[in-house]
Amino acid sequence: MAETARHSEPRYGNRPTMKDVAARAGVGLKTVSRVVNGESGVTSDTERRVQEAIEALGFRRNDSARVLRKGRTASIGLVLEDLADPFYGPLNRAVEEVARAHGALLINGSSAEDPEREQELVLALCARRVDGLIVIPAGDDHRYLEPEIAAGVATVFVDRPAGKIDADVVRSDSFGGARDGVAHLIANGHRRIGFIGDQPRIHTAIERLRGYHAAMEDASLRVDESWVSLGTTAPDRVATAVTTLLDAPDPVTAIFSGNNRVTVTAVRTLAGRKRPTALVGFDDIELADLLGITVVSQDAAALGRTAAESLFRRLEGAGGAPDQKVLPTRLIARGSGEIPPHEG
Amino acid sequence: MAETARHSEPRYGNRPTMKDVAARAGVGLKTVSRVVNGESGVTSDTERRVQEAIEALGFRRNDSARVLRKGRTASIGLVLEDLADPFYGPLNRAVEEVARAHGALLINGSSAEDPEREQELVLALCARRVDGLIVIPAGDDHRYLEPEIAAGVATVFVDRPAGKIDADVVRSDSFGGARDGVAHLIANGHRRIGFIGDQPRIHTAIERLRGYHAAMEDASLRVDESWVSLGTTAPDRVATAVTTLLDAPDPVTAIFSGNNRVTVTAVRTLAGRKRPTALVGFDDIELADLLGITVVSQDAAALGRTAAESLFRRLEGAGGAPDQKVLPTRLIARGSGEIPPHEG
DNA sequence: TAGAGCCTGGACAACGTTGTCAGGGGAATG
DNA sequence: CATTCCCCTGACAACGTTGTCCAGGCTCTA
Repeated sequence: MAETARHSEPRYGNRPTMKDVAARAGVGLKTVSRVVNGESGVTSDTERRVQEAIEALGFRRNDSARVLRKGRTASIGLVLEDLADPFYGPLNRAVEEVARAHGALLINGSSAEDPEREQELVLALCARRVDGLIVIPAGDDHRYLEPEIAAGVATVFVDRPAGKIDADVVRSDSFGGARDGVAHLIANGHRRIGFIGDQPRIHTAIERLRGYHAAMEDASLRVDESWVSLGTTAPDRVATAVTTLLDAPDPVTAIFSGNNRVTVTAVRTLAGRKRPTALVGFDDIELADLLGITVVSQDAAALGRTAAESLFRRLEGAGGAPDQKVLPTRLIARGSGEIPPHEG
Repeated sequence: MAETARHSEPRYGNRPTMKDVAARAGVGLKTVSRVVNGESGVTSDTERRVQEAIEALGFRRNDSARVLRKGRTASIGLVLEDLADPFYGPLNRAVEEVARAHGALLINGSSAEDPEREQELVLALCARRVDGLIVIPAGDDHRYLEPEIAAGVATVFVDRPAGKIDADVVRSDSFGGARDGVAHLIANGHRRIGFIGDQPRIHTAIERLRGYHAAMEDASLRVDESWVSLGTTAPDRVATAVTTLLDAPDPVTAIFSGNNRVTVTAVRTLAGRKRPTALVGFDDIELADLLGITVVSQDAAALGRTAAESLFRRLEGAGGAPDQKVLPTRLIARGSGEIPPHEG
């Protein structure tokens, strides 16, 4: 009593340790460890005694201590932009399944698109000594990760490449997808097409904008700079952007939206207007089939799965230069993208 | 060299430790600890030297060791049914925000509605010595948690109560919500109403079914047992159930669906039929406003927030008997629930 | 029956950190 | 100038586990 009274905190509510189990079973400490870890070299009789003691005491191995000793935590970190965004649900789940298959737990958190918060979260995960990291970058400078990567933390970036460091990336073909989507509108007769996308700080936003410009250029179409609205994801701003595009003196006849959140608001806004306007959105949305929304779909689950598999390959020792995997997108025509242009 | 060669694994890729920092800064180990933890009692000159050494070596505190010593991990576990289910996104996010406000990390995983997998996951989290657990139960027997709870792992169940143990619960008013939803259909003239819900093993499914029966009884309406379909969430089964209900000789004129996944499939199936059929669903769905789907909405984010706050209150020492919080639901009329009955 | 070899079990150190405590040096005071 | 006190610093043990190594007992063989 006196010897533990020195410590101020109660410590895990006084859980039994291997020492306690050993005492109760009348065996040595290491024998308990062997039983718990299923190692060989324990008589079945001894094993039974140990098991009984474990049962009786409600012992559960302390993985913190184990981790400290072994140097591997069997956990990986996932930093995404917003856990509540439906786009990341399947991605999250896919990563989890791969982690589970490798016996690892998943620690995750949202950066809320804030580079500072991303760094804070990533470093907290590194302090926990996660074996690996999957990061959907919010910031554009990841040099703060250099010491971590050097120290052996496997890192894979998803959706967007890392900033200012060379690392594995798994992403969708934003450029090609946007180009295809806009080309689809052009094929349906549109000549004046608006683009509403995310902040240009974000790599995917730039790529999609590039795709937009490429498609327009391929068709020798002029782009009026007033047609492009960037940094626009908040619902009110998207609504304003849509209205502005359509109420201009020489309005666009179609809109390409740069991500799922923009699409949702755009659909709502368009629904409130008299005349139907063509729309193609990047990212699929649940129930988009019923609403007839034409989208450029990216496979979020495949992104997560691919990234997690790359990560574990690295953890298993795969070397080689950082590689970049680009997954294809798929245009799904459902009606909104096939609406013909109306005369202004 | 010879003394470390005994160990087989490279150990965190040889990261610097406080000892290394101390040696480089020419100070004692404990002084480094003090600086890292921002404790008082260090000259600013000494602190600067230590900071420089930390910077130069790329030192990052090993939280595993810290956890072992301190007995608190500053992490909580969240076990939900499916990370990919859009219903859990906002819940997940809300829990994360509360955890973040308390300086804790979130470890999470999916039970996939499998009780065994739930237990496996929960116990893995306990082995990590998470400070607390938030569990959306898949199983109906949680006695396996008794030693953990006794050992001080704060536990809050969400969405459904724990099985065979007494613990804190935060859930929506499934009974009342379903009753209101069905009553709404009755108020719109329906007399024959179908119910499609989840497995009766799941508490919310039973409650919602009870609500359905209560509303029917309140209106003195007979319920034909063929109108009730349970254990039906897989898309093909839901589609079959809907079709069966509507193609019966004496068909129902309205359907109440027991959760978001059922609703989605039901909407799809109904969309493929000639005649519109009234529908009210439990759980809101993104874009349901545009589709005009009347729902009984529960606030997933509030569930998560409330649960996490209860958890941290317990962690901060709040005692008292386990309590049950029931959050209200809200009927949102959008059209599908106001379709009048058609004559069979 | 004695020796060799194998199998089981336990003592011990180490993982990297933090709590405790004691010592040393400087400033303030008589 | 001596003494007291306080502040800063560092040595040390402990957290609970696992890797290493050694001892003792057993079996098997010559």
